[in-house]
Amino acid sequence: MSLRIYGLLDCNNFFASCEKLFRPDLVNKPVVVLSNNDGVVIARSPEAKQLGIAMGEAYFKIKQLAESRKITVFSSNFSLYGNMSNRIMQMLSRWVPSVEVYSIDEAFLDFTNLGFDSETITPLQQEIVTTIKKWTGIPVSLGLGPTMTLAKVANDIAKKGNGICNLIDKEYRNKILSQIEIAHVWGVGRRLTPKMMKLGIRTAYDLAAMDPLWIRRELGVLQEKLVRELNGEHCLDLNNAPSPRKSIQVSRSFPNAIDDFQTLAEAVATFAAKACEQARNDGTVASGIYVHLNTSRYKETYLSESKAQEFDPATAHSPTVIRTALELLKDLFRQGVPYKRATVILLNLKNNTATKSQGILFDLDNKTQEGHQQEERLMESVDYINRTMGTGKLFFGSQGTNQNWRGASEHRSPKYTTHWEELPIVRAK
DNA sequence: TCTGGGGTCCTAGGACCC
DNA sequence: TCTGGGGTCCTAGGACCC
Repeated sequence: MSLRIYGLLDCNNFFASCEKLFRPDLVNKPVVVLSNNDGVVIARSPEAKQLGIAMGEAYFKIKQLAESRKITVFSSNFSLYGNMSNRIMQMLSRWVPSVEVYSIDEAFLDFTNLGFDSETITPLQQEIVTTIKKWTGIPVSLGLGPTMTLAKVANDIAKKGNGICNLIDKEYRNKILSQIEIAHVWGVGRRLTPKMMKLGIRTAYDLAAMDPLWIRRELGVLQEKLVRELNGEHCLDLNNAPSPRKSIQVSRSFPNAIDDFQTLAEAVATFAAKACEQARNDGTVASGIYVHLNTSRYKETYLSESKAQEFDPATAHSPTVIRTALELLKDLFRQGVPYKRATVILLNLKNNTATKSQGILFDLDNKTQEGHQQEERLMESVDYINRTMGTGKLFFGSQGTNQNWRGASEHRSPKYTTHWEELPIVRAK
């Protein structure tokens, strides 16, 4: 049996690091990135962390501090982050064949069967971290362990230190695990933390010492695996060929609550169109749609309602989906309610080719077949125009032109890497 | 004043079947 | 009279992740 070695690579303060890339004037300066509508802080550079700015803090609360301490503030710029993420993820395959992109700023790596042991892998680990920083400018950390869970723990330690940490051998493991609070263990969230504390489990070390079968009875099968993984027993594996998305969700919070049907309808139509575009891009069609509305969670009159509708046959045809979404919205909408957020979800996505053959299977009459082909051709043209002329150039009437539901994004940096018009300009003096 | 957005998986319970 | 006991499928809600 060869030694299992998993790695977790994580980009440090990713969004803030991306913003710093094209702003050499911000080296060693505090930077924060804000959520949609410039609502709350979603990323902080180390310098901003040092100034005491917390994750999730409302922007208005730190605005004063940001000005007085010269913190540079950015609205989120996901075109930039997504593009930088792709570059880094693509680099990884030059060192290791098995990569699972886990999130926009994280990837699991599988070094098993490549002939390394816990010592001989260190130079490679260092090389990966150094090269990514050198080639992309993004600082990263790489933790190693015999299971994915332990690689994750190792990454936490690496981030706080010099960017690498190795928990493959048992020796240091116990010492490290006893320093990790249970709430910070991968897979232990808000609800599970108090339950674990009640059972006397305060650190990752405590959890590792539990009887896995007892934990299974008390907390469930996922937590049993967690115990085993913390002990170096491999239960989780990389998902090398990620299954296609099963649902596509588009949602936004509105900066100001909306009580007017027309504005809400424009937002919902826009979300539906965006979801369809994504589905077509993935080559999938939806078997159903779900529209959800809710008011502010922080008011006593909190309201959260939704309605779903099936599609038969499954579709990614924007006009059909928008029409259905608006019908559902009509049913849901109540006069005088201040809606704070809307969500559209395409459900049960299937491969588009599968549906095509199904059509033949059921022997759709010629007219229906032809109608389908026309719908698909129309959508292809719309997508082509938007791809080549720029996102959102062509849109549906029901999406409206006011976009009153959109919030502020006053501090957005240019789309340096994805839009010709926004390319950075360098001058040699 | 503000409170992100986009996913996945598991579990419990109901309906239904033999 | 008795109302078993095992199985599947589906859905809603909960919990987690970043």
